[in-house]
Amino acid sequence: MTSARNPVPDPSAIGFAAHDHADCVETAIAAAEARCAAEKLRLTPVRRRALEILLQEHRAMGAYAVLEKLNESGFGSQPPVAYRALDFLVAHGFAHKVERLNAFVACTRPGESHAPAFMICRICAAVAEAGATVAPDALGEAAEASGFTIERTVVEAEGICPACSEKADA
Amino acid sequence: MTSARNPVPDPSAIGFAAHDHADCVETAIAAAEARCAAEKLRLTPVRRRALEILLQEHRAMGAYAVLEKLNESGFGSQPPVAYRALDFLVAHGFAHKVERLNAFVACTRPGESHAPAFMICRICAAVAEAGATVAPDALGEAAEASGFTIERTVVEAEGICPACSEKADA
DNA sequence: CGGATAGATGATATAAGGTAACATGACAAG
DNA sequence: CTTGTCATGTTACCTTATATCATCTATCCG
Ligand SMILES: [Zn+2]
Ligand SMILES: [Zn+2]
Ligand SMILES: [Zn+2]
Ligand SMILES: [Zn+2]
Repeated sequence: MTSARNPVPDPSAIGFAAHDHADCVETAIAAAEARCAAEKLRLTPVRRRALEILLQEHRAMGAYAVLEKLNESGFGSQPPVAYRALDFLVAHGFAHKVERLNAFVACTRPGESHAPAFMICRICAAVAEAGATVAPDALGEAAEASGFTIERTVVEAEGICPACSEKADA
Repeated sequence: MTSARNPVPDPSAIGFAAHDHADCVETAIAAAEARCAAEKLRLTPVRRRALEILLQEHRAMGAYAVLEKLNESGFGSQPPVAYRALDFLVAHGFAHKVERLNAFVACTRPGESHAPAFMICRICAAVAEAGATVAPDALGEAAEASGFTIERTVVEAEGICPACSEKADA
């Protein structure tokens, strides 16, 4: 992946604002463990580590970037290792796939059932998950009118994040 | 194909309904030619053929599938041939990229400037472009609040199309 | 306990999607 | 006719994703 395609965003800028990162990782992992226990999901070592990686990096990561980190932690080095762990996380809402980037990001609202919406900076590739569920009503209506049953909706806005916006001004 | 109309989308424009396909291809090509002439865009043979291919197939096609067809028509056989033609079509609104499928589809509302929204059947991969522009208001508000400038929004709903829905019932 | 079953992991191989870079060709402006 | 611009073609390569088979590990049940 070239830097032009996948520039590395400022890790401290999630949701485009600073935050207590160590705390945010711990909290999310704990929440995931609790939910897996409650719902009899198996948060196995690879899966747990994959979630940790996404949380620690706090940005959208390609499956192969996650794979590399997993491998450094002693897990397999082949693509399916990463894809399977990521599939699990996505399937159960611990992470999301950002279709626009073919990348994955830890959910910032775990526990709340939601259709995620993202804001993606086209300069620095920072990704922020919108706070509220953002379901376009008009689409639901169009779907109903045509007999289409919506199961999942991808909403991804591309543009310029506050940080890059400021840099451009300077 | 269609022009401004009432809020209820025409089912035939939705894509999950029958329509006069030969006519739909011709009309769209003619419209594209007209617009390119008017805006001094160069609808070259490859680009024109690529648009024809997307229109004829009337479904989301991968770049390599388009490439194969282009090659059968006497154009180059290397990926950039297809990607460049598709980039042109997408850049000027004659086609859209469906991020969820890594595929391309001819626009069903050419001429109308719009942020496209798609409904994608997870069974048969049929893709319909929603009639109306579907801009999630809540996302715009979230963006404004955080200082993010939206330039483009991807909206893609995944689910079951009417045809597959009926088959499932049977 | 011992075997059956289901789910998870590992490794191999390959498919599918996408770009960078450079050479050639068409064409219009000067 | 030269120069600049844009389009096309090709080589080479990179990134993303899945199919498949083998192995392992928990869990359930008799
Ligand atoms: Zn989320
Ligand atoms: Zn940015
Ligand atoms: Zn369109
Ligand atoms: Zn279908």
